[in-house]
Amino acid sequence: MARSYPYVLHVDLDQFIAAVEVLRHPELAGREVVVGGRGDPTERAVVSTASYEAREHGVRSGMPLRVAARKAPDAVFLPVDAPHYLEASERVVAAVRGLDLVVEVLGWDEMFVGGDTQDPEGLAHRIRAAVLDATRLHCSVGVGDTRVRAKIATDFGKPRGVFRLTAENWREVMGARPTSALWGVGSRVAGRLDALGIRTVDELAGADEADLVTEFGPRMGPWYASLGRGEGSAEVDDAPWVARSHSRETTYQENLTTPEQVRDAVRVLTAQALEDVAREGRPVQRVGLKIRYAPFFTVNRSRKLPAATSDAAPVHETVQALLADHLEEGREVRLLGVRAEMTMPDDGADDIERTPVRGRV
DNA sequence: TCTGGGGTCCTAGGACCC
DNA sequence: TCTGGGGTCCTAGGACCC
Repeated sequence: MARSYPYVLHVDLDQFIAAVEVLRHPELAGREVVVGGRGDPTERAVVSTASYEAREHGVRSGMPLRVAARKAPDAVFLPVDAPHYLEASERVVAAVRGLDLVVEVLGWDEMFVGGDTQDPEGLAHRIRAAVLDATRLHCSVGVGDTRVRAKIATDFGKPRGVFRLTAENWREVMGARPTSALWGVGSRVAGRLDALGIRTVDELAGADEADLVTEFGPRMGPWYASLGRGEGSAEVDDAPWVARSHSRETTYQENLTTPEQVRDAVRVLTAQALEDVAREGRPVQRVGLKIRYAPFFTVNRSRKLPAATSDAAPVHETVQALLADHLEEGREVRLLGVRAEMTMPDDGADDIERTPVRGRV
């Protein structure tokens, strides 16, 4: 059930993936640890998480492993082990739910928690202790009077801390910061805001909403305006997330050069995506195909199926048809991806109220 | 430096219909 | 003959986040 709370707490694990790896490789404690790809820094892959020690050398998430290896030559490189992290994540969530709290899971390493209390810092410290006790993992907690403020607060608490960000100190803490410090404002939007003369959070908060609507449209305009003020929902919803789609994509270590290679690879990816869909038990209604040609030019194409289906055959057929219609032969292919979009459980009554940005801010 | 993989949502334009 | 306005569906592309 979703309801609003006086306080929203945002719990975020500290260097989650690296910390989980150190737990099962205790000899790595205190060392530079970089997790990414298959753990081979000579391959095409990027950093998923770096330990704080590795970050001191400038290693960051999203950085190519080759670059990370140059910056931190003594680092230990480990492969990504998603099932292991998911299992650790579930133990963290269970520990927090064990305190009889409402938890909304956002990803492997973060969650919102309903704060029905006048002592949110006390609650935050109880959460930190419970997570540490159950999993030996450290986390930081942001306390806010909206989801946005709680989310942003967490970074100020890291590592192993608690920070409160509410209407009371929003301007003092955030006002002078660039708009890109806001959750949901990336470099592109920050650039467009800059062109409107809006550079800081304060300037965004005071901006003319009509200007923002002109620039960003009827939904995103007002959304950015409220973001500048830190305003928004204070709801926490513990209903399990219902996936809209599943996808599989692969960057090939060596570019694919023939149409046969590409067709076979697309078939494999489609089958993998369908495995994930089968676990959801809902039919596929649309498929997407992603082709990244060398050196780095990406095309996305999608097509609705003639009818929603749980059979593999028509899905394969539609994906292969998309490929046949759009593949530019003679161009080397660096990456392929296949996405399967499912029907929603209550499709037909599609007037569910959504909030921009991942629908869960 | 050379750029992963898995997701979500918004916007805009064209087709088509009334 | 030249012309409207609104609504919905589909697709492409963009942006953001972890």
